[in-house]
Amino acid sequence: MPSRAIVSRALADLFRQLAHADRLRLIEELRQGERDVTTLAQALALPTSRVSQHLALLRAHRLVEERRDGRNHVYRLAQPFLADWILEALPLVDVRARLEEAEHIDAARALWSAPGPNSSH
Amino acid sequence: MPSRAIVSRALADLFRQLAHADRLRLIEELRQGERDVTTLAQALALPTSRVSQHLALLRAHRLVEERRDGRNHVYRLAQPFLADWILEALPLVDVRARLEEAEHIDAARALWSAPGPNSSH
DNA sequence: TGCAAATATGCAGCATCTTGCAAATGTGAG
DNA sequence: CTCACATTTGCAAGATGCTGCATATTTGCA
Repeated sequence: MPSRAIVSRALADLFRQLAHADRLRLIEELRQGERDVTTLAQALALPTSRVSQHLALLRAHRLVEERRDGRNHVYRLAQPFLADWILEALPLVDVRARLEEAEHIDAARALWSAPGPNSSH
Repeated sequence: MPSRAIVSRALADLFRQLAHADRLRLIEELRQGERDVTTLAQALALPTSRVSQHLALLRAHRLVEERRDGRNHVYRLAQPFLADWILEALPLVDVRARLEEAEHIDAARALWSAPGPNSSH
């Protein structure tokens, strides 16, 4: 009865595709509707080649679908439920600690970039 | 406003922990209640050292919690919702194709292991 | 104390993923 | 047909993850 192991592998494959911040952000963008590669690349501030590679991965796993419009390739979520389901995971993740940590970093950076009169300490 | 990127990274970290069939099966086992390492290792047919490593990872990300009982270490899900949420992903994954593929493999294996009278072909 | 069971940890080889860049392909406009 | 734009693909180096095995560490018991 290897079905348990097979299902686990299938799920693990899915999770591996989602285990990358850029790809998650792509899915989040596509949640708002169809987008072409250049638009996505601008939104994420990434080179189009990288975005294209990520999209190829997601497409290979049937998470997104593609259609051509003129010389653009327009992508959309194959199953919009995917994006909803991902957001359901937010309570599982310790976002608060990370945001606070980022704010500390921002604060530290602000101190560095705007040194006071007696910056010699 | 890097909060979007931060949340994406946090989610990606979570997905990375879940992107391994053994760890998913561990979570599935723990869904049914507390288990010690040896029991888990037997259930998954894995060496205890491997199970221990997986559990250490999951524990580092606060997905499981540990308690000692005699000389055993008993693990439990930190947030039982995790297991439910994972199962919600099943419709997103093409399990059917994989199961059929596995059945084809089984069928092929059966043909090989039980060769007919004219097996030379 | 000393032994054995239960877990955990360290490490090296291997596999996989990521990244940046260059080059190739495809496609509409003139 | 040719050009320019949009997208994809190929590749090598570096980073990260996995596996198997050996060795610690911890704890209960005699």
